[in-house]
Amino acid sequence: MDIKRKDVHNSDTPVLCQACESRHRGVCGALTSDQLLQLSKHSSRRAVEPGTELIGESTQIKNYSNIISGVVKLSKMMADGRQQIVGLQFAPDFLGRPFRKENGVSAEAATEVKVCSFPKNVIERMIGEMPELEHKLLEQTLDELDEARNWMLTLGRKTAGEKVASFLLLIATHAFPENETDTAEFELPMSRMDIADFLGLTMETVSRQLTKLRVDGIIRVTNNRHVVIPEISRLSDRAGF
Amino acid sequence: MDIKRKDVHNSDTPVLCQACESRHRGVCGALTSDQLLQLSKHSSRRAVEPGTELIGESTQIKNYSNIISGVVKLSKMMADGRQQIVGLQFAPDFLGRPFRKENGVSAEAATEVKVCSFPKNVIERMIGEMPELEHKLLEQTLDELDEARNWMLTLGRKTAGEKVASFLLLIATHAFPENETDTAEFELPMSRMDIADFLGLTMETVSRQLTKLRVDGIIRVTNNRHVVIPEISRLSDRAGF
DNA sequence: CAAAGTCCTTGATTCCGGTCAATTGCGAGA
DNA sequence: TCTCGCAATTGACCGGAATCAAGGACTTTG
Repeated sequence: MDIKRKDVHNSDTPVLCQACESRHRGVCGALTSDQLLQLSKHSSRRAVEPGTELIGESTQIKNYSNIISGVVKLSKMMADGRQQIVGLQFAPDFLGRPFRKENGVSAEAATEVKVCSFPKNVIERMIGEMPELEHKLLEQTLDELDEARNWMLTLGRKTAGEKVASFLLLIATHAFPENETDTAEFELPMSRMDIADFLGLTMETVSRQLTKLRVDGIIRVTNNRHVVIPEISRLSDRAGF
Repeated sequence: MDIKRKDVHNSDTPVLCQACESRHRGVCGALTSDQLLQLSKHSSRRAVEPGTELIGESTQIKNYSNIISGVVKLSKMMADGRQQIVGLQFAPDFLGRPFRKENGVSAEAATEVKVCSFPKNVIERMIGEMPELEHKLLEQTLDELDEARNWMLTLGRKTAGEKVASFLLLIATHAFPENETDTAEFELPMSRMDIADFLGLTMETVSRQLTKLRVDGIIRVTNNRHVVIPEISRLSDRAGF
């Protein structure tokens, strides 16, 4: 790579943004170089450890973020501690609930996560001024809604075995969207407990269903986290499609 | 009422739109009288019976609609017939998935429903030209996403009793958003089977849980559909809050 | 290398909600 | 008024996932 340091006063792409996926597939793709430069003056990048809370369920929103890398889990909790993960976000998703005081969900880093954050008011002003930015946001929100509804079918109507298979499929397709083969191999971004909270199951049931998939030769697991799927189509059958 | 017929060439509010809720709380509120007039030339109103399919899960989208009155259920179905209702829409919600060939959900009238429909291409052109319209859509989509995530918590983590109580609360608050008292009274917009499909339960379980709420004095039911809730706060306790 | 801690797996048992089946209740229509 | 038909309720039983409880596999720490 040969990234040159640019003069901060010209209108080329800011250094920070040059290698950033958000500029291509994410919301920043709606911005011109000038706008990107303006925004980047207010933005700050940081990397956080797994388990770090990025947003509290009922804390005030002070800033929005783009996910640069890693996986973020969105969850809701009941008063007695029961928890449900209501979504996973990957790069280059936009993180935060626009036009609201509160988020309604908490966001926690599932893996190591790099984010690029902007103050709430800067973003909201730019949204008002730039229709393309709002359009990108609408498209992402519609996609998230589609996913949420797909997951509602999984939560409400699938068996434990189908749920676990569906989860593995979700990770396989989301983490590597461009994979065209019938095999997949990846690291699970979350613990058994997290998976259970995502699927509306207990840790024990998740473990048992993974074992079942393993003894049936649908998946291979090493180090608890590394998963190999020789034939995605066979896993897909198990997911209820 | 004393609605005067307006000359179709001036720029006052079209007759069709004058009493329509979408002009106030819905997406049409983003439009000027001129734009409303332009759109109303392409729009058509109709009333449909309960059970009518408004949108097929994988049929092509030809037009979008505003719900004028009634309740529409959005659902997804698995190959073997298992069904999950993934959302309910009330007036003045916008119906249809923008920017996609297919919907991904089917929409069916739960009650008698009046809708106002527009051709797909007209709406999509107007969205491109009018940021306020896109903004309204974004706001509605964000609200639907919030609701979907709330429902995921219900589906994944609540007991049958809590689910049924949550459903009654949802109807009580949605059908009459402005109700400030601690009592409510309404007609259920759907059958026991539909409620079961919404809650990820069976018809029998829904029935049993309703009976339990009834004998505990939390609700009163007449004619299977008419429900009275003397103290919403007591129902709320049963819903797990 | 032992000790401790974390995460995961496995086993035994329980219980909530599903399944299957019978019955009731109610509105429509002759 | 009687019957037909559909929707809802109720009951008996069963099964899948939760719960309770050990036990194993790694990693970290002294």
